[in-house]
Amino acid sequence: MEAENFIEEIINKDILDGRVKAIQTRHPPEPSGYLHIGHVRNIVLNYGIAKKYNGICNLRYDDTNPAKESQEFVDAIQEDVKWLGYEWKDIHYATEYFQQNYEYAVKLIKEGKAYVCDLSPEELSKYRGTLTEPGVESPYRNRSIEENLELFERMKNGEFPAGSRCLRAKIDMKSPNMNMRDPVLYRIQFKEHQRIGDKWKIYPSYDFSHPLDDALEGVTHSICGPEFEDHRPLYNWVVENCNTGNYPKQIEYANLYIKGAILGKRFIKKLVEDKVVFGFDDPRLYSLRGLKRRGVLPESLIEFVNAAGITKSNSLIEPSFLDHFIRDRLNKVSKRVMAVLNPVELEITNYDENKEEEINLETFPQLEDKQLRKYYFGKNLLIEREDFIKEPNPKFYRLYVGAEVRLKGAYIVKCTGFEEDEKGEIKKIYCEYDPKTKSGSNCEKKVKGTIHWINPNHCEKCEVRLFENLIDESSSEMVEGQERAVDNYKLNPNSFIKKDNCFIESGLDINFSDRYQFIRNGYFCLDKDSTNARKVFNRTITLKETKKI
RNA sequence: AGGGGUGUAGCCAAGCGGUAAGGCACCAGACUUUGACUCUGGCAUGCGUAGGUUCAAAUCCUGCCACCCCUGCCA
Repeated sequence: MEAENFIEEIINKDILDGRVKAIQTRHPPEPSGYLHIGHVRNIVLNYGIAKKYNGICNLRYDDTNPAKESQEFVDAIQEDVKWLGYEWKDIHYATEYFQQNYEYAVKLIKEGKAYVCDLSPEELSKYRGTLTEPGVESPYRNRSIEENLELFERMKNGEFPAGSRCLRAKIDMKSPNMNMRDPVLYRIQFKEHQRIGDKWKIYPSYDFSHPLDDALEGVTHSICGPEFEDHRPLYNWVVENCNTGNYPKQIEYANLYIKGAILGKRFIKKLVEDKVVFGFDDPRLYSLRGLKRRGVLPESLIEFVNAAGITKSNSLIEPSFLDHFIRDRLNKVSKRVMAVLNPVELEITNYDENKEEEINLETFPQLEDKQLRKYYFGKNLLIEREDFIKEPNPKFYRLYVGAEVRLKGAYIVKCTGFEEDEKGEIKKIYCEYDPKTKSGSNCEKKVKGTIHWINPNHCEKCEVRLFENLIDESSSEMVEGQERAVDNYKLNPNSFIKKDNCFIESGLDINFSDRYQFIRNGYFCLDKDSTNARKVFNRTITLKETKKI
C-alpha cells in the first residue's frame, strides 16, 4: 500500500514487520461540544485509514467526565460524522469499559504500581514540582497494598467526598516529563453521568482509560493531536503494565488552523452564548453544522484537509486555500440560475411593450448535458445596480451611456440614457436592443460584457443572506499554532448582511439538496428559514473575482 | 530554566546523500454569452542559522536561533 503521509509510513512498516495484521483505529471525541473543521483531519485520518487498509474504525466516545458532557453532543457528533460521509463499525463509550478499567486498576494496586493518595488537589499540585524542579513523593505513596485496596474499594463505594482522594500510578516524581510524576488514574466524581447515571463514583482519567480502552478494543494505531505527544510514555506505561495482550501505538499529528477562523470549542460556545451568532449552526461558524448550513459540501472539506497534508508541524492555512475547494466542488454540481440581488429597472425602449419572447438558458453549462430551460425576455427588466455606472469608462465592461452589453441568453443592448432622483440615485436605465443579436443566432457582433437580468413578470421575490468573516481580519493576531481568545478580536459588522429585495427566476425547482450558482453572484443554497411564501438563500461563497476596474 | 515537538517560497507541502515535486495565492497571456470555469507560461542558485563530514548535503554530524506543547483529580 502506497503511503501518503508519515502515519501511513508507520503503519506500512508495522505491517511489514509483522507487528500488526488487521488495522484498527478509533475516532474518540469527547461529547462536550460540536465538531468543527479542525476535527475533520482526525476524522479523515481515522476513518480513512481504516477504510484504506481494509480495517475497522469504531466511534468511541471519551465520556469520562460527566461535568462537561451531554447527550446533545453525543447525538450531534454522529450526525456530523455521517454528514461528512464516514461510517463507523461500532459505537462504543469509554463508560462501557468502566468495570474492566476498575479491575485493571486493582491489578496495578496489587502489583504495587498504584496507590491511593490523600493529598488535596492543591497539595498535589505543589508536590508535583515545576517544569524545572523535580516533584516530591506523596506521603501516602508507600501505603500497603491491603490498605490501598481497601481505600480504593471505599472510593468506589462513594464513601469519600470528591477531591479527597485519588488513585495514582507509582512512576517517577523526578521525571522531567510532568505526566510521569505519579499521574492520577482515578478521581472521585459524584456528578450524574449522561449515559450511566450515578452508577460509578470513581472516574478513570483520560490517561488511564484511553490507552486501556484502545488495548481492550483491539486498536492498533491510536492517532491523536500533538498535545498528547508527551503523554505517550504514560500511554505506553499503561498499555505495558495492564498487559492486555494488545499493544496499540499512539501516533501524533499536528493541528491545522485557518487564518481568521475561530475554532476552539469554548470560543464557539461563547459566541453562541453571547448571541453574537444565531446558534451552533450559524453559517459564519466553522462548526460542521455551520458549514453545512452555509452550503459547503462535505467533499470540499475532505479534499481540503487531504490537500493540506498530514504532518507534525502546525499549520496556519490561508482561507483562500479552503475557498478553492469549496468552489471547485460547487462549480461541478451547481445549477446556473439568474437572480438579481440589488435590482434597478432597465427599459428597452425599442422593444414592443406587449411582446414577450422565449429564450433558452443552460442549467449546467459546465457539464456535457447542459439541460436547457425556458425563460422570458421582455421590454422591462431588472438588472444589478452595480452593472451600471454614470461615468463612461472603457475598462468597465458593463453599462454606461453609449456602452453595449449582452443580456445573458438574450440580446445585445446599448445604453442610451438613465434617470436619477434628486439624491443622484439611479431610478431607471434605458437601452436599445439589437434584434440581429439574439442569443444562439451566431451574430457577428461581440461585446466584452454579459450581464444577468430578471423579468419582473417571471420572478419570485426572495431573501438572500451574505456572509463575511465573523472577525475583522485586520485585528487578527493569530499566529501559527495559536488561537487567541475571541475577546481579542474585533467583530466584523458586515459578517451578516440580509438582503430582502432580491429576485430569482420563477419556474425553478428549488430544494434543499441542490446547490445553485446565481450567475455572477456566487454559490447559494436554500436556508432552513425558508417558508412556502418566501425562500431564503445563503451565499456559500462568491465567485472568484479577478481585478475589475 | 527541565522535557517533548517543529522549522523548505506569501500560505500549505514533497523530498529520506546525486544537484529543490505539486497545490493555493499572485503576475502575464489564450478562450469565454458568468470579469467565473478551462488552458498556457512565470514565480526558491535556495531549504531557520553558523560551522563540519563528503567528489556531492534540504537530506549526515555539531553548536546556535525561533516558534508550539507540558506544572487539571480536563480531554
